[in-house]
Amino acid sequence: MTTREAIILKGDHLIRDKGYNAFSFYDISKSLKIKNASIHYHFATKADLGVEVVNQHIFLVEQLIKSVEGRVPEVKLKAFLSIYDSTKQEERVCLVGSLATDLKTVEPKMKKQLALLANKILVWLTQILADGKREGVFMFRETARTKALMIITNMLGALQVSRLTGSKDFFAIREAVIRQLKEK
Amino acid sequence: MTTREAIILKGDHLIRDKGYNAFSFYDISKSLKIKNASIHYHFATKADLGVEVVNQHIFLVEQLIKSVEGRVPEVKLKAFLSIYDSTKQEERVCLVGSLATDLKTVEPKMKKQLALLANKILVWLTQILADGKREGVFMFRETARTKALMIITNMLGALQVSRLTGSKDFFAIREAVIRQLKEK
DNA sequence: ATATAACTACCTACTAGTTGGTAGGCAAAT
DNA sequence: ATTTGCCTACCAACTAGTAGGTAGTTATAT
Repeated sequence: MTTREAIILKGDHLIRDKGYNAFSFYDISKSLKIKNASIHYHFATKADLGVEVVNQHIFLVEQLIKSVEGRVPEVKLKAFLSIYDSTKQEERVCLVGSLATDLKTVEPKMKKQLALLANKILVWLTQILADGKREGVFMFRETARTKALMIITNMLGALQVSRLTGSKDFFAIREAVIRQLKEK
Repeated sequence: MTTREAIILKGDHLIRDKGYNAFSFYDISKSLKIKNASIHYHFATKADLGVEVVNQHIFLVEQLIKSVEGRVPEVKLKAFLSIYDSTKQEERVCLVGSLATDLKTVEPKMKKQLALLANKILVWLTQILADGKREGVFMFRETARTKALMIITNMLGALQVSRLTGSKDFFAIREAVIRQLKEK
């Protein structure tokens, strides 16, 4: 892994651990054992790093989407949920949730990329649900987009709330999301 | 309103606007036209102010619970949802959501009070749902607690995600939450 | 082959501004 | 006489960001 990639990874972890405004270049420099100025060599400003962190997530989501292309909706749903599963394992929150709170303090470019990420996930899940309903494997009464929004907010919120109420609540929500789709 | 109350209110607004780590005593002093040191007279540390902001929310939720005591579950549900409606109107996010992201940077006492607030809301909504189901006005297959978690994460997440995807998504989620309870 | 120019990836050392927090004073109310 | 509620004036620590240097790599010209 290049230093540049390591900085992005660390930035990502810090944002989803502590929040964008709580981490500093010092945190990264300390952890990667390089100097503050070296981070500025790779990323002129903190906002530039922030944008690249979001772009990295966009890339990973696109990769995940491709990796399950052509598979049945159930497999795609599992892939979608795996994003939140791994985040829960790390005891972090999702990027969209973390940055949505700090949204009024981040640069326009970062906000724009974040909206792009959020929309990409929403459009993907909407399509999965619509296909699943057509094929008779998923059942729901709302529009596919609204149902997608509800599942996304369930998972995003589950990561946040379960930090306070306990991990088992995350899994209770996760299981209920799947069950609801199969037996309505 | 006393200066102390004004500081708490401003702190609350700033936390739910920008996040805990993005606001400073300077923001408050500027806005209330008092000096930094005057805020420290009322609250020894930033964490002390944070705790009081959370306590204020606990107080308001307790007041809201009392105000609909003895009413039918539908009225109580409306009261619950009104918390998020007014937050949406202010274009802010809810306190639990905002502080859950910053959780690893806040003092233990603040975390403790926040967990208390989250639990109070969860227990209240769980009871509303259980009562509503028993009386035949609400329908759902999950346990009352899981259903409550799902609705809370829907509303908390709706406030955050709709900052990126558009306000109409907040209302789509809100309406779907109500509809789901009435027709399953 | 070799000198040179340009680039990469870091470094030391610094700055201006902001942060939460403190010491001590002072006027008005109790 | 003491407490309340604010003030001025300060501070140490931390913030993102800059200036300028250096050792090693790569590309180009002679």
